[in-house]
Amino acid sequence: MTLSRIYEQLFQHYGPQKWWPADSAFEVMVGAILTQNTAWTNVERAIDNLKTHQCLSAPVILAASPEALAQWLRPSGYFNIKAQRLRNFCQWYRDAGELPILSQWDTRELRRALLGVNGVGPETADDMLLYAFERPVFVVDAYTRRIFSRLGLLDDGSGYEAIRARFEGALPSDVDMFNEYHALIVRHAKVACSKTPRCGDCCLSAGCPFPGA
DNA sequence: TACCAGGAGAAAA
DNA sequence: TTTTCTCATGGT
Repeated sequence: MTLSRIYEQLFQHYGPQKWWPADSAFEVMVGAILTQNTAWTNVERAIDNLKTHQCLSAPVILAASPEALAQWLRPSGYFNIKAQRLRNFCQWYRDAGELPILSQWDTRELRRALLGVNGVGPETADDMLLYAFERPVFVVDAYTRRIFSRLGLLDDGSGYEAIRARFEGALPSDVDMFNEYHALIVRHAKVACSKTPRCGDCCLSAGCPFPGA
């Protein structure tokens, strides 16, 4: 089974996911940091806190006290470290000229710069590139590794960049498709993993869009 | 009660 | 260079 075929089957099975759930590109980027190793429902609470305090822009976040920011982020877990990471990101984002300027950057240059921010790793950077900057970058997360390794489509021990290259090389460079594909993987993992712990044998189970792949 | 969730960076080996 | 540890809340 090819990566393209699996995408088609996931899309046919679950329909469009219409990600990322946010009102603005900046909110996408904040969410990308807050969702690190954290359930999205907890991230929503933290973002709601930021909205309540009208604190959803880089200058305002930087103007807030670190202590207050950490408290607003508390529901998303790791709140002290995430407050610092969010501040690091906002400092870079503001100094770089925010969206109007950054939108003109080359994708590779933008990715390199994002990875230079302490607290922004490969997945977080690619979340931002795909869902905020609308660049054709494939997001690799724990679900992607787990499901596609289980399907025998990834070499054991493949690193983040190797897996990203595998997907980007096998698929058309299409922002909308990459957007849906990652969202569909997350959707499928949540549905399948709710039946079997740690994604058990979900990809071979009844009801799976690609049984026995 | 124990485990897990849309990771990343620092420290230790 | 690779592995292990730390960060932490909320749901199941």
